[in-house]
Amino acid sequence: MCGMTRIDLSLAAPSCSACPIRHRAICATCGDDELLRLERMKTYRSWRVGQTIVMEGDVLPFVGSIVSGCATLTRSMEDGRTQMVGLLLPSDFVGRHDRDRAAYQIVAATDVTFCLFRRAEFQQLVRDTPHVMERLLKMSLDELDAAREWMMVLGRKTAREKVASLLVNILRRTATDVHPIRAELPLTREAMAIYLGLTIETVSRQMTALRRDGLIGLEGRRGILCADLAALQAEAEIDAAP
Amino acid sequence: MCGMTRIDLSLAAPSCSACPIRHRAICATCGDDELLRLERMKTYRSWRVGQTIVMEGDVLPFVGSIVSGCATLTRSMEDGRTQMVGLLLPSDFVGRHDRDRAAYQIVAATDVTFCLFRRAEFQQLVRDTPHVMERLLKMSLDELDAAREWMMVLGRKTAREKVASLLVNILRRTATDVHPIRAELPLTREAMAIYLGLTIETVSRQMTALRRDGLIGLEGRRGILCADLAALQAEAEIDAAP
DNA sequence: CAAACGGTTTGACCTGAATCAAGGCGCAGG
DNA sequence: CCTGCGCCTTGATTCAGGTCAAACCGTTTG
Repeated sequence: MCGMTRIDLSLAAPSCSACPIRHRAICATCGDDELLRLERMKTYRSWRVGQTIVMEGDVLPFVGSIVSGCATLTRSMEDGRTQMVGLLLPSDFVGRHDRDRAAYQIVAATDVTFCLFRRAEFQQLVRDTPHVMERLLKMSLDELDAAREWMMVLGRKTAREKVASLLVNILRRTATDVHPIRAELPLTREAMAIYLGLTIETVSRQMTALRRDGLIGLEGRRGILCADLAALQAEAEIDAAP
Repeated sequence: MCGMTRIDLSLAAPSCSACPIRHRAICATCGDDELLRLERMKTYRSWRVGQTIVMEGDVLPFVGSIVSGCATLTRSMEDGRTQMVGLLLPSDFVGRHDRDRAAYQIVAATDVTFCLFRRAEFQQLVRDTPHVMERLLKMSLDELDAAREWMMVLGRKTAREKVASLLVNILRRTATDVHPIRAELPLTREAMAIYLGLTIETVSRQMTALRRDGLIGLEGRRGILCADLAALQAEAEIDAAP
């Protein structure tokens, strides 16, 4: 898929207590004892931007959490039409504990590091530890809510609203809190198009239009600025009449 | 919302062991002892077609399963644009055990009967009974997969493919197995449009086109026939060149 | 039986986003 | 320094599905 270095680093994983996603990931509700058990089970592994982590239908022998970077879940039709169905950011959980095949293609959108557990071991942990199962349930229900919000975007919003919605999401989740708010888009224009059910050209035009209208600033290809997040949020709900 | 009878019947609920959804709903993995506990907790309640069961943001003091009929989950924007985000058929679970407000409007698409549990009691059951929690987790993950499939439909399929996809789904889930396969649509054209991110007129035109092309038959407003489900399935993936 | 009504179909026209087609810009390699 | 390559932007044109409008059909109501 790409000619770059294929060295998938299996790192000596750092201590859970120092982990940046310790309080947001699947392990958030674990006590020190369970953290030790996780410590023994886990492996860190990284992929380079653009690498395919698994293909649709392939065996996925592990589950885990994103520690850093960004990955995408996509589904494709035979004729090549592709839709993103999940955007994985740090602390998000990947894989089903009860299935060993991936229902979606997973691709590294940036360099990305996962904290992985072999499925069988993880499944045992889930069964031994009800509050881990409850945590997994809560995270799954939150993802379901996010998927449904996204269905509203795909089904009913205009191109301008779609792009504004995505930018608000990313700004909310990754922005620094200086003003104007600033974030680095983890996605190319193509990935944004696949996320939003649009073409690359339409995404580009809408980005230009939002900048022209003073709602966002662009810094190079990936940087976005926003002085008034509420105004951008409003664009995500009501298509502005110019 | 409608001038019809508002009598919401609270029925003496029939025995779980005779329940039509006994082996598919949240209770599927329960043994006889747990079934007794459920028996004591449950209430049956029915709504008439068109009635609103809860509004977006309202308190929903119960969770439960659909026993018969069909209900829809929808979300609306301020200007009235509406998108369906869930279609509830018998055995589907409704509500979050850990939240007391509805994130979506729930409306009876046909006369509908639920088997309900008060949230607090159900939450206690979930915490006492790991395999019930695991069942809930599995059902939630299946719903998440369904939502993602639906995102593909909303984001990338043509109107013809969208309508064919919906018909295949309904035929798969509710058809009798005589030939030609026959099902009663639980949805009006408007509900189909809200499901598919289309207008009522486009849905109607595509239904007519599928009939003209010999892929389906129509019996009155709600009945559909399909002699060749595989052919209809193919229409759901590749927009036919005429 | 006529009238009203809700859901549905059909037609004519319009428009927002897709498609097709050039370029532009920043960067890596020769 | 030029060349090629990814990625992005911009412009011209097309078309699928939306909008607006009218009529149809089965059922209920007066």
